[in-house]
Amino acid sequence: MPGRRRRGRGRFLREARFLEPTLALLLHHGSSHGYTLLERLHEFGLGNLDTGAVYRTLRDMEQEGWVSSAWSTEQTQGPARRVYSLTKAGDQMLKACTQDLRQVRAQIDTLLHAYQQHMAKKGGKYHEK
Amino acid sequence: MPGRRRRGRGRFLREARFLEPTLALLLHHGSSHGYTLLERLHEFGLGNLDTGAVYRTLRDMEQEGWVSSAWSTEQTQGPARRVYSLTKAGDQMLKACTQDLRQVRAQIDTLLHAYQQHMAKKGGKYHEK
DNA sequence: TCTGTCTATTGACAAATTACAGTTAGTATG
DNA sequence: CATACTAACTGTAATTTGTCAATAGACAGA
Repeated sequence: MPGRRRRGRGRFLREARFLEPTLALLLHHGSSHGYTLLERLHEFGLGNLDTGAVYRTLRDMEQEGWVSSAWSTEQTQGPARRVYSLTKAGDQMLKACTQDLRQVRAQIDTLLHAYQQHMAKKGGKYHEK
Repeated sequence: MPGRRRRGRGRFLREARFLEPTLALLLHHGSSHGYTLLERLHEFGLGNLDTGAVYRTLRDMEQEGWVSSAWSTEQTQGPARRVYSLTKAGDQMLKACTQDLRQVRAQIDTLLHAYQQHMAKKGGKYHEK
C-alpha cells in the first residue's frame, strides 16, 4: 500500500532540484569529476546528499547531453576518475534553469510577503475553528 | 523498473512543495473548503494543479494535525462541503515553513549570484571539454 | 424527466524520487 | 595484513507525485 506517510525532516523543497543547475554551474568553471563535485556542493548549501544520487544525476545529465564524460588518464590516489565537462546544451540548460529559479524565488517572495502582511494586520492571530 | 526518466516541463521545484504552506496561509485567513481553496491558489501562482492533489494534500495535512475538517451544515450549490480549519499546530508549521522558504530563497540567491559573477568575469564562456 | 453543467470530493494507479545500504577497487600507511 | 581514504557505481524498498477518471448533489432549461 503505497504511502501517505511523512516526508523528511521538514524540508519543503528538495535539494535534488538544485542539484542539476548547481552541478552545471560547477562544471561551467571547468571540468571535474564526481568526487570533487560532491565536495564543492557544500558551498551551495547542498550538504549531506546521497553520493549515489549525485553520480546518478551526473549520468542522467550525460544522457540528456548536458555533460560529457571520459575516464581520466591522470594518476590518482585511488581508482580511475570519470571526468565530466559541460556541453553547449548544458550551458543552455543552465541558463534556462536560472530563469526558472528566478521565477521560483518570485513565488517564494509572494508567499512570504502575504504571510508577513497578514501577520502584521492580525497580529499573528488566525481564524481557528 | 522505476524511473530514471525525465521530469516534467522544466520546473525545477515542484509546485506541491508550496502547496502546504500556501494552503496553511489561506486557512490562516479563515476556514474554507477545498473547492474555493483550489481557486484561491491561483493568486499564489499555483495554477493548474490537479484537484486530486490538492484534496489529497488537505487530507494529509489533517493527518498531521495541521488542519481539522468537518462537513459543512450550510446549504451549497452542490454537494456537501468539507470545511477545513487551521489548527495551532498548523499555525506553527506555517511559521516553520516560512523559515524554510527563506532558507531556500537564500540558496537560490547564492546560486544565481555565483552564476552572474562567473558570467561577468568570463563573458559567458565556459570550459568546454 | 432527461440532459447538461456547475459544484465538490474521492479513488486508483503508473511513474518518479528518496534514502539507505551495499559493492568493487586502487593507493597509502602503520 | 588491517585500516582508511579516495572513487565510482548498483540495488531496492518505501515514498511521493502526476494524472485521470469516478462519483454525486443541485439546479436550470428543453
